[in-house]
Amino acid sequence: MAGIKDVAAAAGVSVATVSRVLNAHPSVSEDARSRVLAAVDELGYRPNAVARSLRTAQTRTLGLIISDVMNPYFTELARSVEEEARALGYSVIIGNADESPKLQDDHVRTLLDRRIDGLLVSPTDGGSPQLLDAARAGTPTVFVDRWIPGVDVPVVRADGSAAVRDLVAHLHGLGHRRLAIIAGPAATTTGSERVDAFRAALGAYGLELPEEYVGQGDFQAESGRRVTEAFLALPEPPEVVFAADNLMALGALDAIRARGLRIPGDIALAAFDDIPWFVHTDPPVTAIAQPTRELGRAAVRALTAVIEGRRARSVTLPARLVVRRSCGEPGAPPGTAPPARPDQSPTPRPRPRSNP
Amino acid sequence: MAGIKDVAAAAGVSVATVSRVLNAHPSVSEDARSRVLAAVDELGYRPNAVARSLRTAQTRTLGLIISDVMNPYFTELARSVEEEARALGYSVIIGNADESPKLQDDHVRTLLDRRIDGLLVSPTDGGSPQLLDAARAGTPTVFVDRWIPGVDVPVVRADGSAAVRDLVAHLHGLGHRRLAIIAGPAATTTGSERVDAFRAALGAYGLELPEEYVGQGDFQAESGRRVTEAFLALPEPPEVVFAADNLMALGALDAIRARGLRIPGDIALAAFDDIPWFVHTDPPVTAIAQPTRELGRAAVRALTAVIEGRRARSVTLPARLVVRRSCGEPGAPPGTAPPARPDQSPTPRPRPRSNP
DNA sequence: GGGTTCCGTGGAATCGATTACACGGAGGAT
DNA sequence: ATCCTCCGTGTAATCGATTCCACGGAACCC
Repeated sequence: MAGIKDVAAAAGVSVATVSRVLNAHPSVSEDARSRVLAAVDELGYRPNAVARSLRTAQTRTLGLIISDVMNPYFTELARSVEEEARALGYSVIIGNADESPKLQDDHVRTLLDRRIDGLLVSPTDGGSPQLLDAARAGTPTVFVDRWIPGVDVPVVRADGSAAVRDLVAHLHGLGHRRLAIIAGPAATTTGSERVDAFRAALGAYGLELPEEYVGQGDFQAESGRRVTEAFLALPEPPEVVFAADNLMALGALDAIRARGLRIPGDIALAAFDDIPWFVHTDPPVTAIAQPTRELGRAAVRALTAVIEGRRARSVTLPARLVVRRSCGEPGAPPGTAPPARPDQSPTPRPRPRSNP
Repeated sequence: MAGIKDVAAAAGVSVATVSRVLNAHPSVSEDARSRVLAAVDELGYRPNAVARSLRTAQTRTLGLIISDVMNPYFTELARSVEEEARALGYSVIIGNADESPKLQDDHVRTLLDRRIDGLLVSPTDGGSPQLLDAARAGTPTVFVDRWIPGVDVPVVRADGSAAVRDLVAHLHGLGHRRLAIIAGPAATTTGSERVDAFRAALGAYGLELPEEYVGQGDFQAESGRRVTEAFLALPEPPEVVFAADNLMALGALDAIRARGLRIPGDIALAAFDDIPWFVHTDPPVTAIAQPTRELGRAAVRALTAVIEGRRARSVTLPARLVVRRSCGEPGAPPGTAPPARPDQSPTPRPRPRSNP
């Protein structure tokens, strides 16, 4: 493959001049520039990014570590991260930690060896050693979705508390009083925050969240099924099951169907994380939608800011409630599922965004 | 960050010796080795992969270009590719072509600039210029899932024809005679092959595949919906809709529901590509499952073989039919759907699962 | 007209590793 | 004892770019 020397020779200039042309350095004569460009074109020359990286000490590569690639939420996040990064001239190496701190550390190490310019992480746990080291050692790092308290790193995430309040209001308005939640791992921020928000929202309606209505899940479908089965076996089963992520909601759906119960007739179901599939289930699932695309973009922008030495602030974007049919139908159809449906209902709570 | 020179200094040896220790070169004294190792440990030294790549002309990085990351099939493929690659000491840079040849070329160019060791591609079309150039120029390349006829590159894919025959047998046994297919883009091999296999299988039962029973989709959900609506508007609508990929099946599901029809009572549905979600829909969807994990692993192994100069052969793995309930319940269930579920029901439709 | 400034350019150092080659010393063969 | 062969090690070249510095010549200023 042709190198910069070949181009220099072909154009009758030095390698320095070729480099200057390629990097749009001002002091190059028009004549030299055109000869270089012609040579580049003729030889089909493409600069070697590896050599460039060695010299400039930047790879224009970002590392993205997510906890579960098979989860549609993270897939979408990864997609938007890659898109935004590409727009900014960065490539992305994705590492799938599979909810394992060990694997996560493995990925951090590899990425650091490859001298990525920055690290985007949705941490699996409270702080694996490599990750903490990297962050403290000054590797540009940004947390996305989940974060680790006490680590001074910008966080890009969605705040679901308002949406959870809207959800509880919606459920309460439908007459539901016994609400249960399938929680995520307590070691993750998203795991605990969602339970807290739910409990707080219930409190505003004078409702309790008893211990037996808090099931411990692990963000995987199977745990949703298990927890839901336990709920249904209770002497007084809940009227609503709220799953703290989409996969657990799926498990819940299965468990409910396996019991021969109908949704929302016999029991209502709602989920945190909205995904395209929830439109296609029967019934469509009411969910709290995170602005996933925007999260990905904001995360990349924050990270590149840190990389370029600008100080980046944390970003918190609001999640919003998307009412479908899995919790029951109010007097006037509230849904927002399929494409263009006029949402304005004459009844109270025209758009679920306020808090009581 | 500490470099190899620092290690050499700390251990009182030359950089050559340090390098030899790190690369397990035989001729290093036990004494020197231990001193180097100690120094490495103390300084927390990690070799700079960029410098190493420049010198050795290999990056131990693979490029993976897929046509749609949001499609669960490709997500799973990407996951298994990354896993196998990691096991072999490679990192993976994923590019999402989004079914656009232009974007695909863009990714090829970037990856080549980064001097990846090999390219794994599921081509979006019949041959975008950059991709063809790369393959012909000798960049180690392997096609996965889809391929480009006439290009001499190993192909790792699943053969669905036997499974399609099984499916048609299954449908025929259930009494269905009017079978329609939602096809993928003709420019992709998977798009045309599946239609061909379907037509051939029908032929074996003396059935035709009339023109109006072949809908043109694009592997996206919306096209599945559109095509299915057209099918249902036909004077004589099909009894079965077979979608050539999972997303289009989803669209079909929607269209059928929107018409108020029941599956499989009013119309049957089957899909190519099995995904976890098909277990959770109502009813669970009969599908043709590709050995996705194995495809990913085989693709990586083939690619690394080419990289290391060994000659790699193409691999074709069989897909298999997974019978669920979206086509009707046969007298004796042939299927192999969920783990260990005694599916044999004496009476039809034992559990309340239909919708009014 | 002479000195200063600026511009375009090339030579060479540099990034951090790997590795060919040379070299000194130990051990074996004769 | 002499020579040859290895073995362990260090010196320096190398990979392909970027960039500091120096230099020659043109333009500009009094």
